[in-house]
Amino acid sequence: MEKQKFYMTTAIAYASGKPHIGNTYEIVLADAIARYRRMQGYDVFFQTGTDEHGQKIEEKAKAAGITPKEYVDNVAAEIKRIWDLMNTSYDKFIRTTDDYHEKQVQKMFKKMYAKGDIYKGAYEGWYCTPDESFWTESQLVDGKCPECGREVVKAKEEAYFFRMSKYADRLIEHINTHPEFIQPESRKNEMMNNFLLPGLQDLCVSRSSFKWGIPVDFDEKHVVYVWLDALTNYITGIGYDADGESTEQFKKDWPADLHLIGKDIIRFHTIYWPIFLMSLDLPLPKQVFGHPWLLQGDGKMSKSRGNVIYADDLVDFFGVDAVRYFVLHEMPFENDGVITWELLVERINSELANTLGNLVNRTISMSNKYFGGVVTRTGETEPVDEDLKSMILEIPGKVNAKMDQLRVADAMTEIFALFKRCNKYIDETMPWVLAKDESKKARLEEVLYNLVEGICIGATLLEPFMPGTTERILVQLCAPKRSFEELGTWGLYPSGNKVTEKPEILFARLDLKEVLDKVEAMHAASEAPAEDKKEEEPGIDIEAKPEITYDDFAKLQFQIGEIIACEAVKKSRKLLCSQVKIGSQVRQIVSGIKSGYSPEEMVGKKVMVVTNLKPATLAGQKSEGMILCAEDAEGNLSLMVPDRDMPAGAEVC
RNA sequence: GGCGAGAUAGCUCAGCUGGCUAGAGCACACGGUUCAUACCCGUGGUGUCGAGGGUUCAAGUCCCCCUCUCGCUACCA
Repeated sequence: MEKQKFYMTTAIAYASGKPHIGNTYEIVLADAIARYRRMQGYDVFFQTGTDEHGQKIEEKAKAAGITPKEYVDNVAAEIKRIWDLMNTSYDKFIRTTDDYHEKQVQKMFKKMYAKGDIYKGAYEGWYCTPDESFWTESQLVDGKCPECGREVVKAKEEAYFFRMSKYADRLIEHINTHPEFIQPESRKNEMMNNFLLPGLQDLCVSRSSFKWGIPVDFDEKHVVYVWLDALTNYITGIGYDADGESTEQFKKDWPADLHLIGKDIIRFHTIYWPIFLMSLDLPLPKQVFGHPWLLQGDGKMSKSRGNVIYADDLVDFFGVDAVRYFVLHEMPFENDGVITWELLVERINSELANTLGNLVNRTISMSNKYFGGVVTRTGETEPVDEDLKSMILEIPGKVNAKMDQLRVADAMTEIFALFKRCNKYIDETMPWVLAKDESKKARLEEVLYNLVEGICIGATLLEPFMPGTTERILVQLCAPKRSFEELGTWGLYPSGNKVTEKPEILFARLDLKEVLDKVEAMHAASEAPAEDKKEEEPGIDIEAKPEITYDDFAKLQFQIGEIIACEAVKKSRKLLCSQVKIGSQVRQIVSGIKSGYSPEEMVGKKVMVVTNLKPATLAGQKSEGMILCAEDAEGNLSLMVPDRDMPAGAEVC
């Protein structure tokens, strides 16, 4: 019988820096699914890779004094190293700088252009540098980036746009008739209500403000912009050809069965990507699953705070499979999960060391102690055996049902229930009592046989999730590997086999305090050099605005304002409403700085204010001026305050 | 502000189309056991099921309203 194909992908990782544990979660989750499908007998093709173009990378490379290609070569190698460290079984690692990919992206761009789906826009646009986003005049919100609210610069450049609206109705129809397409389902409403139903905006698909990208081959000033470049990896990686010369693999594997992505990019995968495919006359992927994120428990992860958890550190501390276990089992299906050192230690101790490790250990120890390691099936059964067997033989079906819904954590819970049942069986049969009675020898042998058999089935089921552990258990039991079909049969462990003499500790119990001390030491070690680096802080380059004359500048009026009262604007997440004393008058100014300042700490501050800006109304509040504030790439804010004390109203010039 | 989701044991959460004394895991306590990594097995919750109304013989489970949390989106002179 022909194997059924299963093509799945992860998102490709942006090659701007080292991935942390949150990024790593995705590849491990995908790997568990891929391995599981393979075990079920699917012909799986599992693709992952890196997204390597864009202005951010161009800038980082420049700062590092190397070419963008050298830069992404380094990062891609690092990402691949971590994916390999996590023991992930991807079949293909695509890079958007691969030549076949670049060639196809150019062809697709041309094809879409010829079809009229891509057109050249000849109007002035606005560019938000930190977001690398391009906006049309109508998308701007009071002249600022609608994504992040930061300043945009006028980019008086021509750009290519994709006519999204042309396919919107077809997409709405598809989403409505394919409830499984967007998972989890709650995301479907968000896409519909926020983007599709209000009317889809055309998407800018080229850039001319930077060079590091795939050139539009019929218009060299432009490079193809990120989404058309990145998303298409899913088809170029398996051999798509825009001229109709696609490979056999492409014909077999497309459409993809599953795109596994983070919930933050659901929009691009469920709106833009399907529409690109429609434009290319290709079928749509069967399912897009937007997984939640793994967050750190003690606040926001950030590199500058030195508290980012990296996969390789975790692996150093706990081993690959313990880390895989944690991220796979502790993640809720829809909500973000939390990772802390404490949780990790607790889970490892209770499930891996106590339940599983100890079970394997005590079973092997008893086999050696009582029978020199030889495991024999004697047929000396008792009713309790039947209970054990039937429970265990039901597990594969239960795991299957969970995996079909991508409920990976729940599937693992089922497997661990099997191991718990085995521990209970030991208490029920009390081998140490049987051992004291020579006439119960055959019974004791049967009990140990059943345990070994049960563990083998559990270990086999565990393989997609913790492949290394499966291997270690089977080696210790000297058991042959089993196929998925064989899991329905009890008694395949070869009677008379001999298990290892000295059981190896699968997962050592950890002492929380020791682990935390080690973490502390690690942070201390990495923080020290970080201090040195601060002296040569790279600084931030932003898009240069056009030169202005002194007369232009002179039109602006800056003054010192004293904040005499401040409160959060109701029903707004980012706005603070301040009463600002400027000279003899008091003005009300609304600013989007709630993320950086509380109303209480604002009061009493003297800040720099633009005082001759035309008043506007924000979230229902009148605002007469603008409080100036610096912002870094991470969105941290700092008010501009006078270096020496100045009276409210003093002019800044 | 718009749309959506949620509020259940100390913690993380299950509880589908309403039906008997509201569940699981972890943590905690006690008991049992000793093959084992001080492990395993068993037992233990009077929880105002966010507040208040309503429908019903019967409501975490349906309706209304309120409060709070979260997601997406908008708001950042």
